[in-house]
Amino acid sequence: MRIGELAVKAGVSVRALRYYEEQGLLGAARTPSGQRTYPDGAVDRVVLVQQLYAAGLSSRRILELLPCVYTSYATPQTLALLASERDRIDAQITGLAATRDRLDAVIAAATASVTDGCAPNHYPES
Amino acid sequence: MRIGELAVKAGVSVRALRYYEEQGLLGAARTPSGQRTYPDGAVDRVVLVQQLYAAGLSSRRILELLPCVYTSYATPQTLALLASERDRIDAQITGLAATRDRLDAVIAAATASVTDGCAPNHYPES
DNA sequence: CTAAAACCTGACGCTGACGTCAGAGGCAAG
DNA sequence: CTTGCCTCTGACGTCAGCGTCAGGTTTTAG
Repeated sequence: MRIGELAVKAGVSVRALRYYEEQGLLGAARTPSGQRTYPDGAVDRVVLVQQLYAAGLSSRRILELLPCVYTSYATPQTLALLASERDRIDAQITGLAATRDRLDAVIAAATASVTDGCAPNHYPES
Repeated sequence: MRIGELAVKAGVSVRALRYYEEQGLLGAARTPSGQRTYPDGAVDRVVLVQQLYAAGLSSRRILELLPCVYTSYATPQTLALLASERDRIDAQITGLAATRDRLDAVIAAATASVTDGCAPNHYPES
């Protein structure tokens, strides 16, 4: 598979894939002419990288954790890193849930004020 | 309250507070000599802003939503914005939970491989 | 064979939420 | 009065994850 196809299948840009390689996150074989070639498994790997990025991990951290995700083997240090990232994500979830609940309360209050007409509705009805 | 005290109480930097003012998120009265003065309520406001930043909202979006958080009144457009941000946060929570679960699985597998000695433990015991 | 599409390597641009430095003015304490 | 801390206004620096453009090669479709 070449880079364009991988980009489509993984839902990222070609530029992103080259960036991942630059960061050591995604290896690529090369054809004699220098074009990158990826195995099918690369799709899952890219998706995983995206998932970790979305969770707020940096390239460097992902680079440290990726091997042990695939080998299920980690040094105590890496294990500690894993646990710390897990806890961070957990805390982030808790915070986000609180924010969501707060927004829900605001939405409920604002909706009520609209339906009850207890606020001046000078906004356009169109 | 002056800016330094507010910064400490809200747990942010002085620079951040000036930035919030620049973005229109935080008003400030001025002493005749030009120093910013904040009421006690500013602490909560700053904390709220921080919470929204942490949820991935931009300054612009926060600026649009802050008034209706305090007035509990919103135009339909603003209400739609609120709902869309809420849903985005909800989706983010779902994704983060999946990532956390994946990390949990990795941690479990790696811990097992260590305790079972089923992997070469050539890492330093110190 | 040829034109279009895909790929290559640099390398600069972008964005947002601040950090940081410079130079100058205020403010309570001794 | 002056010492030392707080504050002020610019204004440039940072960092990460790419976007984008330039100029050239490779692969593919017809």
